Amino acid sequence: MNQKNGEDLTRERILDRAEILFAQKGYRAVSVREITSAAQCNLAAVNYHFGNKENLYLEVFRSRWVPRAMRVRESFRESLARQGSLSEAKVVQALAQAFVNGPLSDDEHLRHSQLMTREMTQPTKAFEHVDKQVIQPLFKEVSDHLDSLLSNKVGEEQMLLDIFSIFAMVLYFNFARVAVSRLTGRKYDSTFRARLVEQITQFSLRGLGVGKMEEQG
Amino acid sequence: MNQKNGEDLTRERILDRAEILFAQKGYRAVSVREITSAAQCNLAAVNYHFGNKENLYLEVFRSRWVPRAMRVRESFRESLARQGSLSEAKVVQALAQAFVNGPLSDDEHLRHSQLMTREMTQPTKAFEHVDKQVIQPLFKEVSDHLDSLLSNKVGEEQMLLDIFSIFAMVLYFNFARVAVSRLTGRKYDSTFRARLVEQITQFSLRGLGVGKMEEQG
DNA sequence: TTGATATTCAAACGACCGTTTGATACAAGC
DNA sequence: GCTTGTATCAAACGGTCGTTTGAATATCAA
Repeated sequence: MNQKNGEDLTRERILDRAEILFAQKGYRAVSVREITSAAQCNLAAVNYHFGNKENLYLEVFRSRWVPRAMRVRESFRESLARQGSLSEAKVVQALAQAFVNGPLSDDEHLRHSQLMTREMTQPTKAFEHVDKQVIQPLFKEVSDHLDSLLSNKVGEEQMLLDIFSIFAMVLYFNFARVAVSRLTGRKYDSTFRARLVEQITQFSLRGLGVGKMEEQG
Repeated sequence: MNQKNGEDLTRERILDRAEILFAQKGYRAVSVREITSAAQCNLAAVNYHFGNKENLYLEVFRSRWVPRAMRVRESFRESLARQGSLSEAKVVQALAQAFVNGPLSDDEHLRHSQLMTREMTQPTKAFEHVDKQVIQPLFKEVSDHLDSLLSNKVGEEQMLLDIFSIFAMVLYFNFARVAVSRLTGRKYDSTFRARLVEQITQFSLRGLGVGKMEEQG
């Protein structure tokens, strides 16, 4: 069915280029011709390998976006596991770290948050994957950790809104890059991202009603 | 130039319908035929009154969106003026109130947020209006207020990041409507929006390191 | 080699798009 | 009356879109 050794190269090239273009311009603004031209293959290849354009878009999320989100989540888990006993501070810090200064390269990070932002603000069918396979499990994981740690217990809705508030900052500092850079005069290098991790962590911890966290590497 | 008495009715109807459709579906997903059909006028009317489709989109922002944003900002100002002496709590509360549960009707609020979200995530030429006439003046106004209240406590960069963090929540709970509704199971009615105002206010104030605000109407 | 299958390709299809055109209707000034 | 400028209209134009087609090519088992 595929090339004799290994993967279907054309299919993979299409997925790679399609993800980049969809992230940059959005679904409707990218034409099939643009994708196949960038992937250096024939126009009909998209319909041959994926049926139609919409299915290619969904496949980008299935085979590219979701696995990358898993890497981020795994980084969050490892960061937690590296700590011995957990605290609210460590959970929030690990979360901000994984999502702002995590395992993704700059390009990956940008693409990843662009695609996520599009789906969160203008959901398509792909949002169901994002929701079921990434958002809901992650929210549950974070909420379970915080639940067992927070001294003053809060209701389920309050917990959800608190986690949303943390993610609000995580997402905002990604998508408002330009404005943030312009007003602070700082580039989005790894030093500044570390600074943002600290901002999100400290602001969120106080927001959650937890005292300032102890210093750590 | 116009009808003898009053406004050009066709032009106004086109602007009304175009705004609704652009907000719902985005610029590219709305056809001129769809707009003129909804506005019950001839297909050529858009080009006659606005030159072309892009200019109609810009005119929607000039003559509909920006004025409405001014109403929101005015609501923020009046809310501040109603208070005697300012505090961080009053500024943040007034901000969240105006932008999440402000002077706009449900429909208006939805349309307004949708158009803003689209421009912030995928800026077009219209973003220049949004940025220069709304975002920058508002940011300056808020930061001027908070500046005098916080500047003796924290440095300039810290204060900028704090203000960004507040804006992050205000924008996020407007942007991610669908995701928030889906995960909390709550509709964005005025009850839930009041709940969100409270969440943003309390979380932000604690985040700023300011004590819980005193209750007020 | 032969036959079956998987993949690539140039070309075309039909649908929809934004825009233009030229005719027509209508009002106001002379 | 006629002229002038504004507004509306049906129809068409040229272009791009996603998709399909059928032939050509590549791959591999028998």
